[in-house]
Amino acid sequence: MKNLGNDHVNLDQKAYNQLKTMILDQNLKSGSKIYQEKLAVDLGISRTPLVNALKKLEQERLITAIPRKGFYIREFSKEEMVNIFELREVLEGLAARRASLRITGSQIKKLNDLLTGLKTSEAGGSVEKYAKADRRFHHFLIKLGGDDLLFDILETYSVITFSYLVKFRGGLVRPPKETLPEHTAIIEAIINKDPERSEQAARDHFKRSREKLIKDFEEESQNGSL
Amino acid sequence: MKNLGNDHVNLDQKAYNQLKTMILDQNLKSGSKIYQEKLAVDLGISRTPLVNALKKLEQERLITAIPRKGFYIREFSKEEMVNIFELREVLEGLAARRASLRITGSQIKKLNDLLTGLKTSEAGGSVEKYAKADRRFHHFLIKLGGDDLLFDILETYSVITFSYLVKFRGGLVRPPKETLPEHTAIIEAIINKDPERSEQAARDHFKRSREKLIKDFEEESQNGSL
DNA sequence: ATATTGTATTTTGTATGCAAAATATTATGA
DNA sequence: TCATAATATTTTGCATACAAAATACAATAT
Repeated sequence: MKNLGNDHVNLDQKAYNQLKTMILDQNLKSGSKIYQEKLAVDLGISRTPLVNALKKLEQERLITAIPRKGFYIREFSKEEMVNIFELREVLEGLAARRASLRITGSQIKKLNDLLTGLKTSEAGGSVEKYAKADRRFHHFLIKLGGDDLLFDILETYSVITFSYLVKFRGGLVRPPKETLPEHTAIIEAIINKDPERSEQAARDHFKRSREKLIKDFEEESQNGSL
Repeated sequence: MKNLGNDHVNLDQKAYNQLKTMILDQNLKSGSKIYQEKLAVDLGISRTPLVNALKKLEQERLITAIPRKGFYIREFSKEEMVNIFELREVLEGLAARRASLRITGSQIKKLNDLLTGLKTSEAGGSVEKYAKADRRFHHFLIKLGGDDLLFDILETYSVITFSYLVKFRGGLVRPPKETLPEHTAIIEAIINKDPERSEQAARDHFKRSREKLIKDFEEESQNGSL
């Protein structure tokens, strides 16, 4: 008989989920210190599961721990953000390659639906809607191409990326008009079950975004618009 | 003034280190359950830091946690091992690319020394020595090309790979005679500061090992030599 | 003997207690 | 007034206590 009882959600997990959204939504400000006792009371739990969640988030780099001093909300520097894009570049390249090798009929349909979503929101002119469609597409892609390990790594850093983009750039690095053809290229290559082209298309997409990001950062620091 | 006092090593860390070596050295057998109270006593600590270490190892996939049941030493399946090789393939490709772009004179010297190490141990005919030189080379490569994030991910899965190879294959996937030219190619490309070629060489190296691994697994399951 | 129910034991998840370290506050002297 | 020392408060790191869940064991019925 199947064991349905394995979905026990413990306080660690709840604390982790809450903290993570608080951080990504900026309800906990970057750089600020965590006062364990207070936060634990606020969350209605004890320090034990709170600290467990903090340690987990530390491993994801959303939090810094300084021994004997405490936990601090971390903020990603521009360099780190660029590095995360570089990481996603090769990993989503791999995911796209793998996706092209194992995609099924119903998944092709889903992929086409996602493409339609991107196209209509681009045509509709809503950056926010496009950003969401973008997110759904990448999420599906990594689900499609990733084993557990690859998916988890990519999901962690995708979420961080999206949160960062929403915070500082209205959700996107580049305008839909520019990225839509790239998304189309990735999807077409995967549907055609062409691994080389799928990987290359995904990498190109990220590479262009990364280069735009670097360019913008350089301009920012030049005209001091920081 | 610089704060030198931040090197406080807490029990979490010590427990983590000990457990990790115990797992990788098979002192804790795959599949076996962790009896927290007993293990804590054995390590001379309480359950609190032990559980912290276990949770950290769970995030690295060396341990499985089943809610309300406990922690179990995990073992990597063949498929997972192949997936890890695939991950390292793209990530060390990236590390090699990055290394080629930022390598300095003294690092070139060190890289040449590592190559000499590989050559002499290949000539000497000791697989074990070659495996160690191989390990040192890859470690230096990811140190060279990785930012903190990339380094950490690669280091985690490199260590797992090496432990697996030592356990099941005497330390290597393929004989030194076969891999030495590949190592040489990677090093030469990096020294020549050629990013494309560096990445490609590193990827080829891993791809060949991965394919050998798959082939061996298939043969194993065919003639039942498992 | 085998299955089923009930009882005892172990183990986990979480809160709490407490010493040591870090931080804030006050007092003292230049 | 400002720096330094002394003291009080807060916070961390870790151990421990304890209820609830899981497991092992025993008793009873089939």
